[in-house]
Amino acid sequence: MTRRDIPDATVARLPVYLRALHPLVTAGVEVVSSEELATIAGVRSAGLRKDLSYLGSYGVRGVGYDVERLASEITRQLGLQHPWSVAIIGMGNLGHALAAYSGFATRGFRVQWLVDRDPAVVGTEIAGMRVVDFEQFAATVTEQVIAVISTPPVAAQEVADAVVELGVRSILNFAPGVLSVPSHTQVRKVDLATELQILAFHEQRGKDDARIATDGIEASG
Amino acid sequence: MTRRDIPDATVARLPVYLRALHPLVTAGVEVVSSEELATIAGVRSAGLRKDLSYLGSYGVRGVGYDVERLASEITRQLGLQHPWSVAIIGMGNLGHALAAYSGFATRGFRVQWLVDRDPAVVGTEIAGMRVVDFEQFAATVTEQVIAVISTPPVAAQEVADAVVELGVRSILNFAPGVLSVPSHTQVRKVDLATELQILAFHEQRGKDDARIATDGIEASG
DNA sequence: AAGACTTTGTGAAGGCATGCACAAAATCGC
DNA sequence: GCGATTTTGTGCATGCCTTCACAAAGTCTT
Ligand SMILES: NC(=O)c1ccc[n+]([C@@H]2O[C@H](COP(=O)([O-])OP(=O)(O)OC[C@H]3O[C@@H](n4cnc5c(N)ncnc54)[C@H](O)[C@@H]3O)[C@@H](O)[C@H]2O)c1
Ligand SMILES: NC(=O)c1ccc[n+]([C@@H]2O[C@H](COP(=O)([O-])OP(=O)(O)OC[C@H]3O[C@@H](n4cnc5c(N)ncnc54)[C@H](O)[C@@H]3O)[C@@H](O)[C@H]2O)c1
Repeated sequence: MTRRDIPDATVARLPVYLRALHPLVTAGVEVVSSEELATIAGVRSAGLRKDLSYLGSYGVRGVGYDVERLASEITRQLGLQHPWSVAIIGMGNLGHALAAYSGFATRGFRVQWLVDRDPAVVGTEIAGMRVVDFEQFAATVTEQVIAVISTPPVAAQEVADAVVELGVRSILNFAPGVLSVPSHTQVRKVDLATELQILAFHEQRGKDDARIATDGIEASG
Repeated sequence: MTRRDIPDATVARLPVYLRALHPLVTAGVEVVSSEELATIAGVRSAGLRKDLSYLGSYGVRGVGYDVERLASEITRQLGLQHPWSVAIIGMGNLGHALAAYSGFATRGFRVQWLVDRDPAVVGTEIAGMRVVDFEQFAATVTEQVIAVISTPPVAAQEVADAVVELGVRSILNFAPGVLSVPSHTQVRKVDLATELQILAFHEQRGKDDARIATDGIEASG
């Protein structure tokens, strides 16, 4: 029961629920109903309950869910009890912003390496961290690490190959284009122009309809 | 037939196909088969053909698809014949990177306004553009515009309310959290910490399995 | 202690998306 | 001009996700 197979769609929403729970935890709220939490998270209550049921039975009928217990259970399921190490590769405009982003640390990640190949960038300090070249990165990385690729598109594949070679099995890719990786490696991509193009399609077409959200759901009230 | 209803999943992949076609167009390739294009785009050929069939019959059996015609048809369907105006609101770390990003211009978008509320930022120049405050933005915006929100999370809702008030119906939101908007407004959100958390889940769990991609598909060869 | 009330957990149904397999349609070679 | 070959377009089956609806299980009131 604890180890049922969790559907992909549910996994993608667990982070949303966790973030929705956070203010409740800090506010000291003890219990929350699926209805309330669903509103905060921007989903339907029935779907929320079904999602949570995959984690086991952590609610109490007639009452709701214990906020702290639920948060800690989702945290455990996502594997966020201990922070993950992250390496950002490609310290250009986007890499700078990512390095300075505080949202990673508060949500279970520790940016541990800033990597670039440009000798003019290597050795400089960004957001309090020293930028290293790939060799230094390769020499110091030991633990499990998630690689964030923010190099130009033309360099993305070679960077992916190199980090896979180092044993990395999780990649977040900002460079538009398809990465070829071994089947045991997972890649998630963020393509901002694609997002805008999807918006453009609906804006152009749906003079009437218009709703649609990425994977969560846009709120109502 | 031209105006069949295009499924959301297909719409989300059209930008991928368009990007896959681009190098072929510039290389002067005249025809491409669904097999070849699917490989470039990182999808299955059967799915690609089904997706394209929603646009109408633009392939020739036994031959393939006319590269230029297909690209122009997808461009038309996405509403990208003419560039869309984009306003970036919140010129911090992320806003800077977005303003400097050349990938928007090459894929159908023109960043026309950089907006911030901080008097120390308003009036400065970023990536060759002058930063304005919201009042100046509100006074000069006339045409259809897509709003990109890159303010801190706490300001995101009020900014969304303000741009909706101006008539904006498409929002790309980088601030984590749920936005409440009228039903005729579409919101897409990009939440990087969520992406990392999904990667963390699979990395922690799937010692064996691991595949999964955002909405596209990670490549094979 | 029992009945009223609340809210979870889930079975069942419907809708979408994906993948398969093949007929239809076009070209090419002779 | 015809048969072999290639590749599209799509009907069908399968599986996944979402939504509905309600029984089960708990609390609260009296
Ligand atoms: N800037 C944005 O807002 C934005 C938005 C969406 C997507 N992207 C994508 O993100 C990527 C980075 O964008 P950017 O604007 O920061 O580009 P950029 O040119 O400013 O920075 C790229 C950096 O990568 C480094 N680099 C190049 N090859 C490398 C290698 N092999 N190993 C390590 N480092 C290497 C360069 O030295 C440079 O510092 C691009 O693929 C871009 O398409 C950027
Ligand atoms: N930096 C990143 O890489 C990154 C990554 C993912 C998500 N985000 C999110 O993107 C948003 C921006 O991040 P950032 O690092 O650039 O933050 P930042 O603090 O560097 O910049 C925020 C900017 O928004 C401006 N601002 C605040 N309120 C405003 C308002 N009402 N109207 C207009 N402008 C306003 C501020 O003056 C500031 O310039 C945040 O919500 C953050 O969570 C950032």
